[in-house]
Amino acid sequence: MPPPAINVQPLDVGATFRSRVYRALKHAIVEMDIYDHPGEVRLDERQLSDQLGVSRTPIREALTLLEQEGFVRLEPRRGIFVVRKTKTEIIETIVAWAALESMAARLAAQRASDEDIQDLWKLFAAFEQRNPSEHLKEYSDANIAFHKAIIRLSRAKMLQEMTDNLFIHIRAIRKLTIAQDNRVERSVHDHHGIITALERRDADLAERLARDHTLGLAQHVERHGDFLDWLNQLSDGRARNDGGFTVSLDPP
Amino acid sequence: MPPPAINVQPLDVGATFRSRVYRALKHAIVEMDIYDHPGEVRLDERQLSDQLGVSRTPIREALTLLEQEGFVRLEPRRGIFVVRKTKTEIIETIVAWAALESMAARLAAQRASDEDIQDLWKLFAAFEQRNPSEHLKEYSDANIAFHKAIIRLSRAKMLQEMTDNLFIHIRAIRKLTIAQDNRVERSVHDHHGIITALERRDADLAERLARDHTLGLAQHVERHGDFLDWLNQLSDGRARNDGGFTVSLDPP
DNA sequence: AGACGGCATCTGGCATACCAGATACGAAAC
DNA sequence: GTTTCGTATCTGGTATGCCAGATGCCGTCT
Repeated sequence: MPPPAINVQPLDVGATFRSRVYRALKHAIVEMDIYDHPGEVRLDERQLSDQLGVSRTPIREALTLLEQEGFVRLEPRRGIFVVRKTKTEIIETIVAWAALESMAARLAAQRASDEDIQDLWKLFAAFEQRNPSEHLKEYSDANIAFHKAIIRLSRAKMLQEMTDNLFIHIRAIRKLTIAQDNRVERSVHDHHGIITALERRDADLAERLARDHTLGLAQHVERHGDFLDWLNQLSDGRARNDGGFTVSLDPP
Repeated sequence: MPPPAINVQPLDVGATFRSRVYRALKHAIVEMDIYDHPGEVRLDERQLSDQLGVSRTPIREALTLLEQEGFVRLEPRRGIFVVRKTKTEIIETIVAWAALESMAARLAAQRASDEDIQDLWKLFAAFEQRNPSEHLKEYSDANIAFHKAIIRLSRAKMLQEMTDNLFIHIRAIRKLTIAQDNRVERSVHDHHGIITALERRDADLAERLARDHTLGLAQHVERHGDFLDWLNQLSDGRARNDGGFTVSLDPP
């Protein structure tokens, strides 16, 4: 009998400051509901350095990443600004999302297991007796879970990575994506159709329904999203909204 | 009559070292045909600092970007390695490309001007009399131009940005994308069909043809791309291929 | 001869200092 | 009072140095 080898967990040394700062900033930006408050939000490297307790170097590297992902804009010797996407940019983001998710639906119809497809029903089981319109927060969560599940069932890691970031941008305007028109009812209907198409392994239908469902959101924003551009107009210097931005390493 | 104001060009101060290093490294990595040479390619921050004549700081920030885009892998205290994508990753990249380009074709059918669509024919006019198989290099260029044109005609800036990076990854295996089977002939046929669908403003058909055309490439890689994974196996320490990597600021 | 372990060295992560362009403010000129 | 211009200050970009983990060489022990 071999000696009882002690069980040691591998140390979490892989988390560099840069990656932790990156997650912290991304989390803080997403949580601040930038589309609810006018005025430009400005970040300061040295201030962040104080708040987070690390030097500017890893902060700059994290900001470099966030700039490429479209969350902030770095203006040399001017400042760092949280980006508010224009109406057109948001529509294009939704269109790109529709393209990737409809492809994911196509793959899911071909590859997903029967169990995984059946599990999709469970996401909305809680709303069969209750009116989704009266539980918008929970329904919104289930909605997001549904779309992420479609991507996951495609078993294409790259589609998942590419859509994750798009999701974050779209999630920022989630107040616009629900609670208007009869979008909730239509959403329930569309999801029903997509799951049914997956069950029947009808790749073409699943792809088309997924595409049209998300493009419907794009049309909705096209019609009701003009306020998104208004927010960027109100950038008078006085409205510099940099007070409410707080951040800490290792957010929840 | 106002005094003749002297005409001065705006200074190119917008190009930071970071962005120049980023472009230089990206260009160097793409140009080195990593899929033609086995063994891992390793980069050294200090060596690059010497070659490029800038300090490590902008180089590190550029490398951070390249890591996120999947071109290099940073291993703390171990090294910086040029990434060779696996067969599965390349297939998934092509699938994502197919998703975005087919959506672009749909939009192009709705938005593109008649002139722009007609111009697509011109890209292949030079090959009507000559056999494309005997001018593979030129045909490959025209092929790329065609796909980029489809994206451009969609007038969706975000689709363009997202596909640009995917293109680079796929371009690295371009030797696999042509000169096999009767892919060239099928390519001519497919392109013909796509342009015709655009002319008829048939969005559904254009989308489907564009998707199937690119997914055909994915299937081709699926069948003949096993060697891509072999390359990653040959990573014995002796094969460290770091000699041939040269880079300079402001590549052509 | 093989295995272990100490030590020199390499390398990416991080902290810090300095630089120059941009900005804000106020004094001076009109 | 308005405009102009110099200057102090702010801020991101860059250069540099130190740190610790990883690696590899080599001597020592068995």
